[in-house]
Amino acid sequence: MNMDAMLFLTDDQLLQGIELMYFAYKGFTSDPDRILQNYAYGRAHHRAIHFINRHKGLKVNDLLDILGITKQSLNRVLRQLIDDGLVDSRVGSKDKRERNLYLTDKGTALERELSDAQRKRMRAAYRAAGPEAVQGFRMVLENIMDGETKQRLQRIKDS
Amino acid sequence: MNMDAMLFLTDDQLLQGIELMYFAYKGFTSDPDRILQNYAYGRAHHRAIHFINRHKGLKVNDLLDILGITKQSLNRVLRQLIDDGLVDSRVGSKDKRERNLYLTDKGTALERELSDAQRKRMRAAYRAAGPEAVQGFRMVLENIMDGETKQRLQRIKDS
DNA sequence: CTTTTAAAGTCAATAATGCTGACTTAATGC
DNA sequence: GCATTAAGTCAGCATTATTGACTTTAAAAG
Repeated sequence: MNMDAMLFLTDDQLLQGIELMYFAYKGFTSDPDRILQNYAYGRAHHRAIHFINRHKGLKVNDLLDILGITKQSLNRVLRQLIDDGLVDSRVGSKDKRERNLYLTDKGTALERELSDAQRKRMRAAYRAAGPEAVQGFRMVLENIMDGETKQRLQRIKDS
Repeated sequence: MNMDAMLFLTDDQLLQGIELMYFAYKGFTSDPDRILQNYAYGRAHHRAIHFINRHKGLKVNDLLDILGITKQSLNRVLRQLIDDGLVDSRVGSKDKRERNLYLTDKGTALERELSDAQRKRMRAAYRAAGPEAVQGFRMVLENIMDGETKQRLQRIKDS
C-alpha cells in the first residue's frame, strides 16, 4: 500500500478501523475490569492508581487535568483510595495548600496486579504483530489523540 | 527495532503503550460525543446506530451479541431510537418472532454526521502516520482484541 | 494587615449506562 | 397442547460522570 492508495481509503475501510478501535479497547480494559471487581473498584479507581503511579507525588489538580474530569468526580474515588489505605495524600512541602499523591505499598500492589494483566496482553499483541507493527500502532494512536491532550501530557511531563 | 529488541520491551515502554490506548480512545470518541449532545443521545445510542448501519436488518439478538450487553440495557436505548424515528423495527419475514433492525432516513442522516466526524479523524491520523503504520496499527489492535470477540464478529459476518 | 485568589474537599441533585430479577406476549417446534 | 425462543417491559440498583454551591486553609496581592 502506497501513499496514492491511502488517498482512496474507502469509507468502509475507515469504518473497519473504527470498529477495530472499539473492540480492541474493550479487550484492553477487560482484564483490569475483572480484577477490579474483586476489590469493588471501577475503572475510575484504576485510572487514578495508574497515573499516581506514573507521576509519583503529582498534585490533585494535575490528576484532574490528566483525567479531564471534575474535582467532584475525582473526590469520591480518591477519598475511597485514601480511606482504604492505597493512596497517601501528603501536604505539599513548598505550598501547603497542595497535596502530593503517592501510592502506599498496598496501592502499589494493586497497581502491579492491574498493570501486569494489561502488560501481558500488550506484550502478546506486540509479539504477534511484530516490531514494525508496534511502531505503526504507536504512530497512528498518537495522531488520533487530541492536540489538547498531547499538550496536557507534555505539561505534566515537564513539571 | 528487531525481534530481539521486542523481548526486552521494558515495563515502562509497555505502560506508555497502555496510556496511548487510553488517550487515543478518548480522542476517538470525542467528536461523536460532542455531536450526540445536540440530540440528547449517548455513546450507547451511537453504538446501536453504528452496528445497525453496518449490518442492515440484523436481529435484536445479534445486536445484543455484538454489543455484549443485556436485553434490558439495550431496550432503553433502542426504544428511544425507534420512538424518535431513527430506527425501524420490522417483523421478520421467515420467523415472525424476530425483529430486523434498519435505520430510517433520519437515522441514516445521524449516522453520517457521526461517522463523518470519526472518519475524518481516522483519515487524518492515517495520513500523518503513513500506509505502513496503518497496517501495523491494525495488526496490533486485532491482537489486543479478545479471541471471543473475534469469533462473535466472524459469526455475524457469516450470517 | 487585610483582601483576594487558589487548592483541596464536601454535599446534594441529576444523568447515562450498565446490571439483575421477574415478568408478559407472540410465534415456533415438536 | 406444551415447551422453547425472541422480543419487550417494569422495577430497583451501581458506577461514574455532570453542575452548583459551599467551606477550609494557605498563599499572594494590595
